[in-house]
Amino acid sequence: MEIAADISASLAKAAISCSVDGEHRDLSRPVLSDARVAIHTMKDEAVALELIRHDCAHVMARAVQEIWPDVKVTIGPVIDYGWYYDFDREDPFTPDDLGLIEKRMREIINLRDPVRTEVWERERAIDHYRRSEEPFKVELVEGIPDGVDIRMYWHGHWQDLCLGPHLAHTGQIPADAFRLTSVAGAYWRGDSRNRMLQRIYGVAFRNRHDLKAHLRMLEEAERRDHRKLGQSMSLFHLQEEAPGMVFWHPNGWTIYRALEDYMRRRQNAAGYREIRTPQVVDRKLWEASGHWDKYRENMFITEIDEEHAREKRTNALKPMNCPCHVQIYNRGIKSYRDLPLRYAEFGSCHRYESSGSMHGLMRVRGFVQDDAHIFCTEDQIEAETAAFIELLGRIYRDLGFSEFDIRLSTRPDVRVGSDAVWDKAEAALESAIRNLGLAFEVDPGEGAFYGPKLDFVLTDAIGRAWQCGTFQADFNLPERLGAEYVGSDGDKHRPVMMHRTILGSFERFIGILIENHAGRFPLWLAPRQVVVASIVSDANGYAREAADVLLAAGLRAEADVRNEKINYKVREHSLGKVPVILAVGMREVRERTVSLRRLGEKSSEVIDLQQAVSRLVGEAVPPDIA
RNA sequence: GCUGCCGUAGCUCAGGGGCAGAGCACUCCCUUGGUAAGGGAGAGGUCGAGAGUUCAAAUCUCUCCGGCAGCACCA
Repeated sequence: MEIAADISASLAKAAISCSVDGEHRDLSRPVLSDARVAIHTMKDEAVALELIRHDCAHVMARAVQEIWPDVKVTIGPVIDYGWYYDFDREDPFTPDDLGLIEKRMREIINLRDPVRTEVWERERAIDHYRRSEEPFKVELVEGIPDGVDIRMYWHGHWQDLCLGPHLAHTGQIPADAFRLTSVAGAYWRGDSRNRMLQRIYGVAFRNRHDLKAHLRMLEEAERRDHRKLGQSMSLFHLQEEAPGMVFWHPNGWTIYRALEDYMRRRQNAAGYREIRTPQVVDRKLWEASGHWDKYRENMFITEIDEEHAREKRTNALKPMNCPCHVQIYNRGIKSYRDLPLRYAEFGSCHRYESSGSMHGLMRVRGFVQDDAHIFCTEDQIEAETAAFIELLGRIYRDLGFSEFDIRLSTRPDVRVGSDAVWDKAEAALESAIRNLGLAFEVDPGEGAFYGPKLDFVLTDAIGRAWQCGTFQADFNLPERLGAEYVGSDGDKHRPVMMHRTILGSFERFIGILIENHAGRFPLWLAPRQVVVASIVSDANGYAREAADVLLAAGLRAEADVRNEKINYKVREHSLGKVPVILAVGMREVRERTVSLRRLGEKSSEVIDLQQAVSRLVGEAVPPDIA
């Protein structure tokens, strides 16, 4: 497993960085010679898939060059489900181009050209690419470290620089199990100062069936798109006058508040104290915290109109809550007896995100974090970590996410604090996870500059991963902002500050919830829980009465007494994802019953009104209260 | 921010130098019906904003603004 992971990791970086023996391989024989890979079925599948995707990328590059001989290829790494390849060309590829390339790829696959590889001297490779006027390839060759083979490979007359490994021949790629998916511009070497290349993305699988399943998943994701559902369910909207800021409609705001209320109860029960800090804060505080230097270009800066200003002052909308929380901590003298001290805030923050990065609710400029900061001693980190993970796990489960992964990000090259402190902090986080018996991955060097962190990644109903929660140890900010406590020895000490969020932001998390449930929220979160629809106008009075009973019982109910057929009403409320429709006609009026229909079900059930109310009330109780 | 595409009624979209269009939604009328679209009529627009070309611009050009896909960014 580790080896397979290694291979995919290195393949994923770039084709040139593959670090496996470059002999060409036939999948019908053991895939990768030597002791690097033991052949077991699962592993073999994973490796085979990597090889298919890898060589598919090369076949695509060859197809492009056979169609447009003057287009230079650069790199083509394997990524999730497929690959991409970058081409040095001015004009983007069109959808028609993609069809042409796919067709040519199938022809190449049918040629069953054997793969041939050769190790070249660096000078020869550089010379070769100089002569063929491929500066990007020259740069790649020059970047290959000493001791790593510079390997050329061919199928047919087509040549590329790649360490492999490869399939034995192009015919091993399943011709009906790949698809070119999209086109986009991308910077050379991922740097926005560099030239923009034209990138083509593709996906490949072992067989047609897997490809179809993947394409169905993409369609499903599109069907669940929170921006579409937000529109059709009237949850929220965004508009030009406030880019990246959400206008919450009554339906969406109901979800928001149900979620906020739930979070407040859970956090209060877990020993957090809720606070509230200012929106607009003098730049002096951001200078002291270090954010002014580092993130000024992403902050909303406000100045009072010069004509009316009575004082000269520059403020910023707060981009984060941490420095404000330290201000509250710093009021009065804190004792070690006060620790751990947990301040929570549903903190409204604004960040001037770049225009291209905004995306529905997922990335916005104005958002509310379920933020909290725990001030504690180094010795308390482990216990706080454990308590936090327990809280987070319970909340994720309540919200419908049973699975989540943990990643431990350790010290980066550029950092503050002594190695001894880092040792202690990393060890505390790690041993807390271990003691809870939880699996985790390590991301070396990915920690914040002020401390190590745990990231929590949940998996949604259609298998997508979302990083939401985070738990970060900070030894820097308490120092910068002068936070301290009096220890049992009577001396002053620095507390550690743990930054943490569980949802991340309400906006983004609600976006995830919308997509996870495809708009069909569990009853306790559903904006409109019950609609009582009259079948004939003589039942309108009873429908209103039933809705009033439901409202009085605390349910979000409304009566639909419009002059429309019941079919119409059922269709409309079903499209609006109302979980329960109670239809009432004259029969129900006489018997004081309702015909209860659940979203998506074909049949309905006639039950006593009071019985329906108490049953629905029971079902609508939030998970932390039930 | 970068590359490409897009912006026309509340929504989804057609049109493409010479009278502003459709379906759904909305309002009114008819219809009183049994679980995913009954029928008719009406109202609804500075065609994202500004400038230019032209006898004439929603349409062509330029500049902005906003959105979409990918890239870059994400304390």
